[in-house]
Amino acid sequence: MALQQNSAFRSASGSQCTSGAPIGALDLTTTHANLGAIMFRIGDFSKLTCVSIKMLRHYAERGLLPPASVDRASGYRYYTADQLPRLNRLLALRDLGFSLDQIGGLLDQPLSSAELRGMLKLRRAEILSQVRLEQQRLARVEARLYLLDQDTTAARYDVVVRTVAPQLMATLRQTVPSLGEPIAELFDTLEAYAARHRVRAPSSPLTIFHDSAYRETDLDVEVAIPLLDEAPPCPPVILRNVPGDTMACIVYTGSYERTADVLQALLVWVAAHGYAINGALREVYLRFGADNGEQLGLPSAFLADDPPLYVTEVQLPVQRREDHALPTVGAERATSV
Amino acid sequence: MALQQNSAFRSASGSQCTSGAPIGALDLTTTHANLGAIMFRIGDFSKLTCVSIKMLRHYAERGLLPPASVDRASGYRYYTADQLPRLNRLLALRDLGFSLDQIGGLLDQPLSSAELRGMLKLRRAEILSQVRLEQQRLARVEARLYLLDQDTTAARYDVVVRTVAPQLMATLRQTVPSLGEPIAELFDTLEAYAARHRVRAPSSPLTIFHDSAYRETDLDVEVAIPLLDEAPPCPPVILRNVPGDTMACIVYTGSYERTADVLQALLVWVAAHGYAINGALREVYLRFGADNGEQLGLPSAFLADDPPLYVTEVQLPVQRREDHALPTVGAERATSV
DNA sequence: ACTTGACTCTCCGTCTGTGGGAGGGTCTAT
DNA sequence: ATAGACCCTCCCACAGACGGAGAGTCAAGT
Repeated sequence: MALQQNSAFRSASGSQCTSGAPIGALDLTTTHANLGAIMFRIGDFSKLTCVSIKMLRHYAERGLLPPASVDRASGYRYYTADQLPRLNRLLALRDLGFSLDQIGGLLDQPLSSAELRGMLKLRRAEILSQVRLEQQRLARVEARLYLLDQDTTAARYDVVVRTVAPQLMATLRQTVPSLGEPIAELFDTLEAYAARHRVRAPSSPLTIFHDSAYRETDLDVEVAIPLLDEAPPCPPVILRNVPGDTMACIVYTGSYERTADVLQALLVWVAAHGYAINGALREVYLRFGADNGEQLGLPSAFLADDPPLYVTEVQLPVQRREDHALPTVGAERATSV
Repeated sequence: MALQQNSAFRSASGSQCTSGAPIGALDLTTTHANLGAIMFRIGDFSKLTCVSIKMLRHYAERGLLPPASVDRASGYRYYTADQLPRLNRLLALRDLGFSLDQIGGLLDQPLSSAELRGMLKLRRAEILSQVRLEQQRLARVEARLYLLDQDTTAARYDVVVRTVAPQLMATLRQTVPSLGEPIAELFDTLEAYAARHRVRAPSSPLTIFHDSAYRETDLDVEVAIPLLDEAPPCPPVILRNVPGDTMACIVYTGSYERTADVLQALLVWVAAHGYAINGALREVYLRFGADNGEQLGLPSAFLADDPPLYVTEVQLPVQRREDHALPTVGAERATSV
């Protein structure tokens, strides 16, 4: 049954794959003695379908599109035209974003439109949430570009939004004339208290600024150190569970003079990213000076000798604003707030 | 310099990672004799930053965040608080969707806002195009759901959109009273012509339906077979380069009675997916009956004995409609068209 | 029958970011 | 000394594509 092929059928095949069924030059001279019907070799089938040979083999391996026949001796895969509907179904499902495993399930079911409908609805939800995520990311990029264009100092800091866990703390709240020495004294009191009762947790002390607006004198501050356990109260020391919250955070290195700058950056960032302020500012001392730190048993990971080595994190509780407009996808340049 | 650690500093650490700087229970009892400053072990740093140990190691390996110090003997990584800004920058860039390689470039540059701006604009374009792709995919899912809900026959076929390459062909155009025998005769003429000149290309013959509306009698058809080369003209045979086009395709198995059904499905699909018809319908015979096929030297991959084994592809040239509304992302159920 | 050249086979690696697990050292408090 | 928490390195997995090496196959032409 071998065909006497006309020599003109030999091809000078171009390999651009914008071709569909009427391919210019398939090499169909293949005859295969073992088979009743003559079939496509993988290369021809690849050209016919615009699916790469690699992928056809991959789909065969996964059981998604087993060749109509495989030569036992040579391993050659042979395909027939009536595999095209199955392949097209595979491609259609792939275009909808299904994984190959899912496609496997859907291909082998008899049409079962109920199941397909379920999968499609699931798929729709997944795509939707992914689109939303990407749009939020797009909004962040836009915001960063905006801040960079404004040449604000904000662009020099990197803001991380984190959820901070609640923490039992010993605190002292007081209105102090200024930052600096008065606050250091409050911390000394707290550390002494915690050391006495051996309840100091090995993490950073912090200050909570209760003033709703920024000010440099007569500040309503609450200084706090984390505790491991309850301890006997000792007025004016307060024991309270400082609540956790979603915080926009900036970490900076150096002396505290930069705090105002950092706060400013944080405020600008928060505005540009569609957040609203949701609580009192905190200043966490990740590395700080404490003359008597070692006597008090503070882990020296938190201690530094010189102000330039201080490491401080400014945390601002935030909440997503509902009304923040996402940039329109169609807009060429959606400058966000 | 080793600290006498208070035993209360030993932790009963919870491992939930919603914690930020004021972590409940870091184990900071680590002392490290070789180092002037005491640092965080990787676990503590991980809890401090909410970045998994695996990732910290990964970033160290990639050179993105080398630990401040690595113990030569034990291999332990030690981090310091002043690495936090760098890590935060890394996290911020990661949140914008940059790859780790890109982040490596951006981290090591001194701020160079010009370059950052360029990268951000690139990133913006990438995200935008990805969002668009996902939205188109979403539209396809919606359309498929819609067709399924309508319980149209269209849902039983799988449509693939392909770009078909232009192809030199020999054709005969004629108004025939009906499909079937008259068309077969036209093909016989063409095949005989091509065989005579030995220019038959080994791919499928096809029919082009030039009527703009569907009809069953007096059809204006053009039958065509692909050629490898020019050949002497022989009226009424026409040699022409049949142009390529973007085609919506359905492949079906069985006799030609299903063609009308398939065409209907194609039309419905095209409408639901926001395409417009852009040319004449084609019917490609991927496997068909030809009594004299072998005498003519046709590759038998294209031949079948029985109509139920025929394989046919219906192709409809299409073009994206501009006015097709993408489903709104915000809408809970954006039923398309 | 042999050569030639196109075609195909299998096996392996690559990319990306994250995480799981095995098997074995390290550190600190008891 | 020992328990127990901690850390190390090395390997594997995911998903879906692609590239390449080295060897075998097929059909036409000599």
